[in-house]
Amino acid sequence: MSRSRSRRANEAWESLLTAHASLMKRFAAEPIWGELSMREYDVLYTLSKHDGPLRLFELGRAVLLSQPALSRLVERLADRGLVERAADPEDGRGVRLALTEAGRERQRQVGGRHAVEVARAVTAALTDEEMAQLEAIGRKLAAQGTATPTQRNRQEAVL
Amino acid sequence: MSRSRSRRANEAWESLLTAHASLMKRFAAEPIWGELSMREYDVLYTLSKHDGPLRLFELGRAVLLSQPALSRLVERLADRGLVERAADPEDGRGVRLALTEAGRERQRQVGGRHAVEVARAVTAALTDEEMAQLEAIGRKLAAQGTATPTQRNRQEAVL
DNA sequence: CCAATCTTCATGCGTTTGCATCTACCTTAA
DNA sequence: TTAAGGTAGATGCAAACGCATGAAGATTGG
Repeated sequence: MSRSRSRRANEAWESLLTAHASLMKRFAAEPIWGELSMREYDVLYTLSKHDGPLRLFELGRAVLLSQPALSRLVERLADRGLVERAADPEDGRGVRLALTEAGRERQRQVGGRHAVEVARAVTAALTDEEMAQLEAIGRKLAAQGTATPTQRNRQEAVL
Repeated sequence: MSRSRSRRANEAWESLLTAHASLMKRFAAEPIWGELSMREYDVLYTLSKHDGPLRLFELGRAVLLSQPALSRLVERLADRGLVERAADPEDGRGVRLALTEAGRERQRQVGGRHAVEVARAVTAALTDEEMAQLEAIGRKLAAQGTATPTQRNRQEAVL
């Protein structure tokens, strides 16, 4: 692989990281979160995106948190009546997670306010074309992140 | 502001978040970090980017961590001999942070290995053009994140 | 059919984090 | 000059986190 292509890749990644940290700090500072931490909101949001119940390990793929930490975060949300945990009838090990009505309500409230701030920040910085580019790029990067080291190594062995 | 433009902005942001979480998980799983956590590495890397010493609050802008948490993280790195803390002669409140030789060495080692993984993942997912787009977009978003709510409100009041 | 292995989630425990607060220093203005 | 307010960083403490491990159900190979 070309040396400069690798360098460009690292510069692009660093740029993404900087943007992420910068905007996350700004969003965290907004007085819209109520009693929720951003991580808790992230979980409520992820659950709200799916209609059916989600398994804990499926949730774990979307959230940047260790399995035990996520397990306890969900436990706290369940204690607060925002998430419902039920045994999975198809897998005795599994837990099916779903928002309660209160949880859905809360996600809508906070999510609405948060979406306004996201739109404010992003539309102020980017053109429509850039937003479309970012969405496409993010999708490709996320797909790449899913590739396991095993898959990668197998592929490399072939090359 | 147009309804769909706001929606596109939120979709683009969510795409960035998903890519970030996905790749961070992948990078965290790599066996290249030695005794460093990714956050500790992030601090070493940020210090390595600047030749002169950095103030703690300047470091804080780049790192997604509260001021007390960063203060203690730096304290731990100093205890381990990777970072040097010195009083700022120009500001009695301040601390000037710099890598020690050991810290610089460590950053180089881990950073070299990490850069390989970043290049592997990003070049596999994106074209050269997309990498350039991502870098430009990230730069613009980061600049936007720096804008304070006060500045924004003042600006909005004018509009 | 069943032993071995894997997967999913929970729990014990030491470490790290965030919030609130404190101290020390700097800046501003009267 | 000095009092009032602002800023940089450290510290007490409870909450949350990650790692290692455990328990229980699923899966696989002989």
